[in-house]
Amino acid sequence: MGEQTSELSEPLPRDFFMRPALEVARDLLGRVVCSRGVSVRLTEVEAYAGLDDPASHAYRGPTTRTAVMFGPPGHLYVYFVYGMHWCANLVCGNDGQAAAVLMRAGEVVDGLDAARTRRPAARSDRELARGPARLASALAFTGADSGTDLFDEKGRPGWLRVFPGTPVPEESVCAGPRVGVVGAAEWPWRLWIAGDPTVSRYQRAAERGRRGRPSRPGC
DNA sequence: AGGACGATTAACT
DNA sequence: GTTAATCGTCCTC
Repeated sequence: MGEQTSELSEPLPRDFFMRPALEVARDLLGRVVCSRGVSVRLTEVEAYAGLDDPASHAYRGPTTRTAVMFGPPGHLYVYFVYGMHWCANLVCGNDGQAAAVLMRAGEVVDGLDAARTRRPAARSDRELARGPARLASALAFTGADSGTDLFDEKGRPGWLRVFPGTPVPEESVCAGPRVGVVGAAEWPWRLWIAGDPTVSRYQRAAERGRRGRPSRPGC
């Protein structure tokens, strides 16, 4: 279940991203992102609606940083945070809507050696892409990659690709509040795969503070 | 021109 | 569980 499996199929087309952020986020779980020799199976994502979403970087209109979000879907939006980390989104929705999905965590399914080199602090392989900045680091994303189009002018995939991977059944999808955001954090737009060991912590902390029992095992 | 803060992580108690 | 690290972005003088 590595690059071989991934590359037996075609990357997801641009149309895949031309839908509402939450829908794309749900459908991105279990997909495999390939960048610079490392493949990551997404296990946790977070949807941002764009202009209408108080938690989105795009909420207050376009800026130099967020310009790519306001462009067409199927592009990479990378931002710098806390003075030291990069995090990466996939732009989706309609052109000008500024919707995006933050890739929060995943399992490295190919290119382990490269990922380990890029993430020397990881104590185990499951920590290689466990968290948005860790995932971006494992895939070697930096600000220079922001604006990257997943497809060329003829619609052919480029160096950054998203493969179908393995579908995640509905009963394995968990949803909860978004992490680290101030506005509209109550929107349950963070989605993850139930019980997956590569899902970031914070999720666990949020669930701990939650009332009642989990609606699904592993959530 | 200046300051507050962030879609986090790693290291430590 | 707590906290330092660290600087681009954005908002306010």
